[in-house]
Amino acid sequence: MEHTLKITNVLSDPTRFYIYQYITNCHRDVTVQEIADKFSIHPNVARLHLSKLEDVRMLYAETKKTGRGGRPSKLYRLSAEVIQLSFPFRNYQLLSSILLQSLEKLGPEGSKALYETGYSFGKEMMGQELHRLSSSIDELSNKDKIQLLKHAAILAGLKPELEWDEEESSIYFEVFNCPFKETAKLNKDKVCMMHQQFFIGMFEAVFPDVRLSERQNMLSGCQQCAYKAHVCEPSHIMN
DNA sequence: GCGATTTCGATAAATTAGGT
DNA sequence: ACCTAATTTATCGAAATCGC
Repeated sequence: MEHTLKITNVLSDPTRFYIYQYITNCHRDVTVQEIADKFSIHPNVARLHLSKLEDVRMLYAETKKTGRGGRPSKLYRLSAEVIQLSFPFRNYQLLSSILLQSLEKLGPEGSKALYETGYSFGKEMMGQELHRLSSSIDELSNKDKIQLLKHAAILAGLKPELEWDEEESSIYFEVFNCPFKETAKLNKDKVCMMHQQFFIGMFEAVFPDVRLSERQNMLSGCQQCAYKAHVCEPSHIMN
């Protein structure tokens, strides 16, 4: 409980919170100087904020020799730890573990159900986004579709990067935050496969045919999950 | 040792809370 | 409304560290 108060205290400063957000979004190590420049504050102030974030283990710091002489500088990055605050207390993590283990007892049938459910949730999610725009799919350009996919992925907290390749009519899709990471560690194959199906569901809500292939997985030591999605455009079908 | 560079610690400045 | 105490944040200078 003492620790909770510490966390809320650290997060209660807007500057600190924005600094954390900034680091969350840029997917790399940052220096004190960079934060100072970015937020137009004195480097010492930036250092103070960063050290407080490090204190509650939201950030991880590492000293690195500057190469130009002088005391080694510190590099800050997101820590692997998960900070969860829920009032009143809820434990969906435990629930998902129980559900996952139960599903495993069902064998291949269970897996199949898991993937199908993942797929339809992904599709459903994009369906809601489409509905929000109140426009039909054929009114949207590919760029619009990418934007829509990205927006939905951001809503899901994925910190995504999407790149549209015109010639290959494919999408390079990177995810820098996996919201299922802790559960996925229990059963990487099932949870990641389910998440992939979720993505395919999302893609197929706006593109008719999608072939998704995994390039990188953050559970195999990479910094991010990356996929290449080959999509078949409606115009190609007609030809 | 010296210069460059960063951290640490003291203090000033600002904000907030409490009391009369 | 005003003053004071307490807390938080920003600034500045000293100390520490590294390469030469």
